[in-house]
Amino acid sequence: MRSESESPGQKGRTFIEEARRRQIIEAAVEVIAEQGYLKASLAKIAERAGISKGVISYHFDGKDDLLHQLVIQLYIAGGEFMAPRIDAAEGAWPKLRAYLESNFEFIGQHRTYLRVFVDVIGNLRDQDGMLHFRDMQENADVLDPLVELLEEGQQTGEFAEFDVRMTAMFIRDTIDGLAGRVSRTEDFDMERYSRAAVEATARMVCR
Amino acid sequence: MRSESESPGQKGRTFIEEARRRQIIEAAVEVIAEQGYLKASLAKIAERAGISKGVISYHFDGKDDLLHQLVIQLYIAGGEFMAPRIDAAEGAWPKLRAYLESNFEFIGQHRTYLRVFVDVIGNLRDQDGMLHFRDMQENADVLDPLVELLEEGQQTGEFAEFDVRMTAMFIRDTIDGLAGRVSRTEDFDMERYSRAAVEATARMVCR
Amino acid sequence: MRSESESPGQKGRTFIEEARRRQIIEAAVEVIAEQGYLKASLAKIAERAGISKGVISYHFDGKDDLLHQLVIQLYIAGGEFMAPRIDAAEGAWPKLRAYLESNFEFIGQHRTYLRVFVDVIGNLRDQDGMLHFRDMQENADVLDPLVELLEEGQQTGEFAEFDVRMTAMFIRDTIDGLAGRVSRTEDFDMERYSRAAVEATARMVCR
Amino acid sequence: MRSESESPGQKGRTFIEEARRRQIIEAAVEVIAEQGYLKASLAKIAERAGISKGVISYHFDGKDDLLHQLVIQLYIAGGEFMAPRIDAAEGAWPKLRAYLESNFEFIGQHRTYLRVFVDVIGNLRDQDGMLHFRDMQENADVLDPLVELLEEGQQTGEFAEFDVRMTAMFIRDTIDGLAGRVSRTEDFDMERYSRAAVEATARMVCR
DNA sequence: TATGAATGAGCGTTCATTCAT
DNA sequence: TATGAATGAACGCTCATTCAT
Repeated sequence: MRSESESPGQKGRTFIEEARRRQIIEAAVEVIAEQGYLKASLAKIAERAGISKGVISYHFDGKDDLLHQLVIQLYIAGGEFMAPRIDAAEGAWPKLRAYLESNFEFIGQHRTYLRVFVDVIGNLRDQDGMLHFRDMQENADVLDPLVELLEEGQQTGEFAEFDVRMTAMFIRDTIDGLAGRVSRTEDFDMERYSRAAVEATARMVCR
Repeated sequence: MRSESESPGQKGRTFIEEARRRQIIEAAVEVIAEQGYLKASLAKIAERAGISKGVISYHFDGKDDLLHQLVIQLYIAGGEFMAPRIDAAEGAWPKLRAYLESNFEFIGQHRTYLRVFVDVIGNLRDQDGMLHFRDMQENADVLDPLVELLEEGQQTGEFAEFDVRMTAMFIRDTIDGLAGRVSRTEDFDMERYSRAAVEATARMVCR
Repeated sequence: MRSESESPGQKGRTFIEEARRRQIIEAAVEVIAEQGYLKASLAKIAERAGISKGVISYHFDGKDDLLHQLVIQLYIAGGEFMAPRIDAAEGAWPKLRAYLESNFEFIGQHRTYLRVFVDVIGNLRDQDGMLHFRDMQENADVLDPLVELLEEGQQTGEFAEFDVRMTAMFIRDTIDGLAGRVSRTEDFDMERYSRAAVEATARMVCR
Repeated sequence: MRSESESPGQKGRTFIEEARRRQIIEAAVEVIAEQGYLKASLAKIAERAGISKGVISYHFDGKDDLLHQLVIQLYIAGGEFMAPRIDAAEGAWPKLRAYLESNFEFIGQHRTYLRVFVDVIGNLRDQDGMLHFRDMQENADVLDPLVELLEEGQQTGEFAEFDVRMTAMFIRDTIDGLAGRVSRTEDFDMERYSRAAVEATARMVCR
């Protein structure tokens, strides 16, 4: 039943087991949100979930695996939330705008989750001390869709000439910046940030 | 020998003590850079510095104090590097450009240090679980100079109309984004990022 | 499993846990008896009990809790030993005599435990540096029953006139004195002390 | 300059050195009075005395030696205070009364010192875990003068028949009891205790 | 004599993990 | 499946002691 030795997805898992896993991840999110990555011990997570410590070991291949799943879960959820909204838009700028706005909206709807997300991906490391999700933030999955969007806009003439890869990064920085601010500031004014970010991005990329 | 109970500056410390403190902070930087905040124990730091664990306790008021000093040291160094470069520029846009470029240059010169900086300010918490440097990222010290610069540019007509506070945040996000990328990617092309960031900012703020 | 957060008594504890707790307390008694409060580390106690250090933390809420339980356990055992003997006597002097003799007998039966008891209540302090059991030695629980006994004897005319509260203290001093002597002298002649103490007290309080 | 390797008394010590030793002992008394034996580190004692830690090591053969001297100093001071008062009295009961009252008076004048005394003799142990001053409390020095006094009174017919050695212990218990109460209770009414103790002793020993 | 610096052992505690039941 | 119990290593920290200056 170890998640890392299974094929991806939910194959081989009963409905009950999936429920347990989600329950444990939820508890982990709550504990990390309140106490931070460092102080989030399995004991506290188990207590929050109302189960014994051993259950976590049973369902996950250790603490790292649990946190790995936690990150992946939110990552997938984010993708599933944004994809249809972006697809629904037509034209490069409307799509980019949808990308930004749906991202912001998702962050707003998962503030607590985001705070935990930021905390975990900044700390979860393998045995060599390398960040587990170092690649995820830099590589294709995150940046490429944005790069394609920008290139598309340049080809259609909607967008000005600029270094697309770098500009994709700036846009990501603005989104990650919001995630960070939201995790640090309880009552951060997301609406205002979102509106201004869309305008700033428009000035930055549109002709 | 407690750093927190001392008056600011280096008063009351001997030369040799200052050297030891720097040596210990350097060792801490190296260990955190390689293994991350979580795994950076005093034992490892002491071993790296070639001293015994007790020496750290002797020179610092505990682990938190050591990390606090580490952050402050880089923070001050950054300010001292950038201030004259910004002051030397005349006009809102040249000043903003100097702000960006000196910031980027400083980050480039302290890549390892920066990686550690990001790690520590994201993890160092006080007894209530609050991030020690949460304010530092959000408050006046960091954002206000930028806000003033933008307002100045709007008054002189150099800059377009936009939400200055939010725009200041976007600019910070780009800088913090670089810090993050530099900490994650060994051979990140800073030159290209820097050049593109200056151009993007220009499009974003200038008329 | 934290003893301080549990309701009084043994509710919520399994039989096996109670056995472990008793075993650990016994080991603590032995170590403190031999090496004294100061040198009695959890490591030594665990070694004596033949378990690992962590087990103590698992069953007690820290070292202070363990020692607290140790004291309370003997305190309660003493009360349970003496109470029926005192109740069985009729008349103020017979009751006082039973108080003394049952106290002496209990001390004699728990010489080692008493040595430890004296050591712990003289050293165990809370975070403010105040002795945990300072009150226990001075307050109602210990002195009041004795005061009542003496007042009763004065009302029935069995006892002479004297300062009852102070006299209660002198009687306690004699008992505590025995506890101290027993802890210091391996082969102290308790019988002789007990007999002489009863006689001396009779001369002191009876008409 | 190590005290244990020197002959007793002050031979071989300069006036300045004696002053330093007294100063250090005073500082130790203050620290132990406030924080208790356990938390009284040499660092705190040195800080209180306004000197560096090393000085203590220079003047005393380690912490144990310092505390040893501390106890002896008060012990001698007590003897010097009481002896002339007892000698001045004539007759067994007046002498015993002077013994009690001068003892009480001395305790009253050195409440803080006494608290420390009780703390130290209860904790200071040699390497085998034996109390350093175990004998002092039980042997000739403390008990014999009292025994002689009681025997004298019995021979002159002033005192009744009783077990003198045990009775000497009861009297010591009352004195030690006061020392303990004074150390535990800030505003303990010594006058009342003293008066009642003299009366109670009279009833206990006089015909 | 006195000091600041350093040591190294030991402290109480936390925690991910294992395992018999 | 789930649990309570136990482990053992690592943690930050304290402290008596040593020593070159």
